[in-house]
Amino acid sequence: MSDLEWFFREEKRILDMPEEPDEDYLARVYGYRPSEDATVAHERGTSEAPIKDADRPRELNVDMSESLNEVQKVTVPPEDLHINQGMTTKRKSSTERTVDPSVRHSKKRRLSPEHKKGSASVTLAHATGSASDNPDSHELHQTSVGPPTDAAGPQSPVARPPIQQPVVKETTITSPAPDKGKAREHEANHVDPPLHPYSKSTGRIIATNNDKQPDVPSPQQASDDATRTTHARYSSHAKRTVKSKVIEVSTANPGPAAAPSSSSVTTPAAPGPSSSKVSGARAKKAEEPKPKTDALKKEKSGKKKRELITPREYAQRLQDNLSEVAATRKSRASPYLRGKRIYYHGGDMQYASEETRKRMDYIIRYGGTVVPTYDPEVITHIVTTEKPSAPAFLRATGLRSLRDIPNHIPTVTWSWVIRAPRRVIPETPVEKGGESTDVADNNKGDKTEQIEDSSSEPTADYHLIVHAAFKDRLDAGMPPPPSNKGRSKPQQSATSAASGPSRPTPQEPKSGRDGSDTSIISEFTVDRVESKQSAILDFDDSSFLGKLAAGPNGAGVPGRATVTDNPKSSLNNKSDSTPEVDSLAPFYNQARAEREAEDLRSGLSSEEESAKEIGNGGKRAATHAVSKKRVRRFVHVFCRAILTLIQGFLCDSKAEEHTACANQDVVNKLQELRELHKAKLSKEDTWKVYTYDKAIRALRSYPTRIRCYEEALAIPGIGDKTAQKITEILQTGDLRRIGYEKTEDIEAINMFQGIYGVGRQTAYKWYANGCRTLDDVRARKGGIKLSTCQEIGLEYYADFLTVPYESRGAALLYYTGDDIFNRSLRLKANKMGYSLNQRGLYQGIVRNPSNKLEKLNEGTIIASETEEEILRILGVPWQEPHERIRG
DNA sequence: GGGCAGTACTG
DNA sequence: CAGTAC
DNA sequence: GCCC
Repeated sequence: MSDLEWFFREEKRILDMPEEPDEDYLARVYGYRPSEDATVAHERGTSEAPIKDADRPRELNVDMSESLNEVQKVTVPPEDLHINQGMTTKRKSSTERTVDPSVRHSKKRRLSPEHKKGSASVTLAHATGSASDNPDSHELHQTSVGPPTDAAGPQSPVARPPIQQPVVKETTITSPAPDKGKAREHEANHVDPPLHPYSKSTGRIIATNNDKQPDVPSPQQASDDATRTTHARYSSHAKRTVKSKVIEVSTANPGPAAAPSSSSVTTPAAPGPSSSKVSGARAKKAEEPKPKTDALKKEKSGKKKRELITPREYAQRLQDNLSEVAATRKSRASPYLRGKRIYYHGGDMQYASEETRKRMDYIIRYGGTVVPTYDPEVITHIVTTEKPSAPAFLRATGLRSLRDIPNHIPTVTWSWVIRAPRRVIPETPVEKGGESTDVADNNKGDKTEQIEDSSSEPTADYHLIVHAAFKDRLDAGMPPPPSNKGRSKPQQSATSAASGPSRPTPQEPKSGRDGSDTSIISEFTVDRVESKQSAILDFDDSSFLGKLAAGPNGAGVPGRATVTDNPKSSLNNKSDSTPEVDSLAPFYNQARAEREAEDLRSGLSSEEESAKEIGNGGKRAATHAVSKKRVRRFVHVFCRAILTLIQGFLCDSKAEEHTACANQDVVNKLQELRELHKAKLSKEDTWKVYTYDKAIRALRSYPTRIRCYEEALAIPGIGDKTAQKITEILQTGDLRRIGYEKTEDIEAINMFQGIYGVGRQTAYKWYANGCRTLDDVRARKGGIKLSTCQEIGLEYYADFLTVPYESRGAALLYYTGDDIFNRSLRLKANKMGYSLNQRGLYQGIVRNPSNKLEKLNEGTIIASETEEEILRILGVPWQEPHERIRG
């Protein structure tokens, strides 16, 4: 939370920053004076002596023989290509096992050079020659580029204010000379917040030449939807074992994400959703003071003119017309909002905006009730826009503080509403195991009911994100600190909770259909301890716990029984005192069972002990009262213990399909962030990447949708910060941090890193030397040097990035065959009246008789997606890639 | 506060 | 051996 | 950034 707040503050600060920061401003904010830096820059500038492109001989005037040798080798097995990379022995350590290659291979590359050998030999020699030409250029650049460490690394916000003067540019980027590594590290230490989100934006390097980034998809973005990955296994040469080939091809449409980022230094926000979000938020803020105009504007833009009406009036009207609306609703929508009496807050509070109306309509359409005014006695939910303004909300509701919102009333954002129905569906798969081990009939009953009723009853996670709208209310429903009165919750909660003993999770709409939903609320309301239970019991349902507890079968079920009974008893029996005692009780049983199981598996870890400890602590506390912290801790430890159990060691299980994942969206975001850190040089970032890797891996293999902060935190490898980020993603669907980190330089560097054999150091160096695009690199702009390996990597980078998915077959063919094979294949195709290129096999191409190269029409593509298809048409028997060598 | 995998290649 | 890369 |  504090992290988030910090970001918000930072965001504001940056946004408030003048375009061209003046010295005073910088001095004030950073305690820094540009003039100083300029001096430094100047000093350094002397040694800079930019190596002009023209000055350097680029062509292969050197011993091609040697390089060709390399090439020859390359031509056979890929390993030889990796000459200078340490990856020969193994790709990763056992722990890192290839559980999800996509993490590591999330970049576009990893072209196993094997496939390209044929053609590689052609291009290679040239490259090698040039590379060896400038033995000294390397040194030169290092010194010239590496800034005095005290001046600031790219990471140091303090020392890296936004400087736009070209002079400084080169110096602003740090390509730490080897010997300066230490100093850099040191310096990195006083970057106060682990990572200054604006370090980049404020201090980032400005392109010397304004080469606009071409539309080269940046690695990370292509990695997701826009890309498909074809993993094909090809056996290679005799002694070589099977190697995996990964060709990543992008779909024809790079997608919006590929849009180049804006270059403005003062708008750190990256392109895409994040930026729009930010600005959206800002716009909203600005909107508040002068709602009228905005409303008018909005209305104007709307197609038909509507009378101005306040949200309240609109809601009222809906209410009044309920019956007729309901009638229309029946036909099409499932009433999953039935029983929910929603107070909607958002947008323009003076006049209902288009959006507001739509949303209200939506609520009605799906069976909910729109309550015009905030009335805690009536409403069951508060729904807000994605980023509600607390002050505005308070104004509208007349509340003094967000704390005045009763805990039993969830405050959720609109996305919660629209995601609710979807959430239900995919969540069901896990239940099976639970059933098998679990005995509870009523439970089963619930399930069936839940299923048939799935449209109307969201699953548990639904409740656990409940107070998402206002971060300040995240603790709502948490076990109240020792004081006991929080317990005297709304009557309904007690009743409903009691009514649904079958299941602690709020699934059951059992009782009154209409009032049913209140049970959910009450469930959540009773206190957080219980809601925690819900979460955990959900695990239970999800089978793993059940399975684990199978041994003490009696015990396994009891766990549930206890739990189930528990809320009831606590509510019924003890109107006030120490209800928490019981709420924790089920955990003990479970924990014990877990521990036993754990012992059995000898996978014992310290978790066990802490779990025990906590358990005892919990017990102790039970006699008094359970502190919030303790409960949290307990939940944390407990969840983790379970995870340890169910997951075991990574090496115990095969690599899972890294396809669908319950938290895929979160994974994607984290991965994106990981990539951004990967582009940075500091040790700190290095470790962050390491950590993100672990976290992502853990998240991937996590079986169910994460529901709350604590749940995330419980996952080994996910700590406070990451859990917060996850929470943010869950709640907002976005991670602001990404926007802050994603800057031009980072993206360029990332792109360079996409080249096989290029890591962050090299990428940085290139950038520092003025390279911004792959073409720059090809042109050896700034006098950069490329190793043989990098040459090849570069050669094929674009190819692999730009092969449209549909063309993968043809592309594979193209890349796996050697020169001769390809030529012959194409020749045959031509003879047969087709035309083959790397995009596909075409038919009906008419060429100009006098100029064969000139196509008179495009022809029609008849095959491209698979190699088999193409070969079949051409009447060529299938051949493994290694069999396609003719040269 | 310190560790965070292990190994190979380049220069 | 340090730096770099995977 | 996480964990011990």
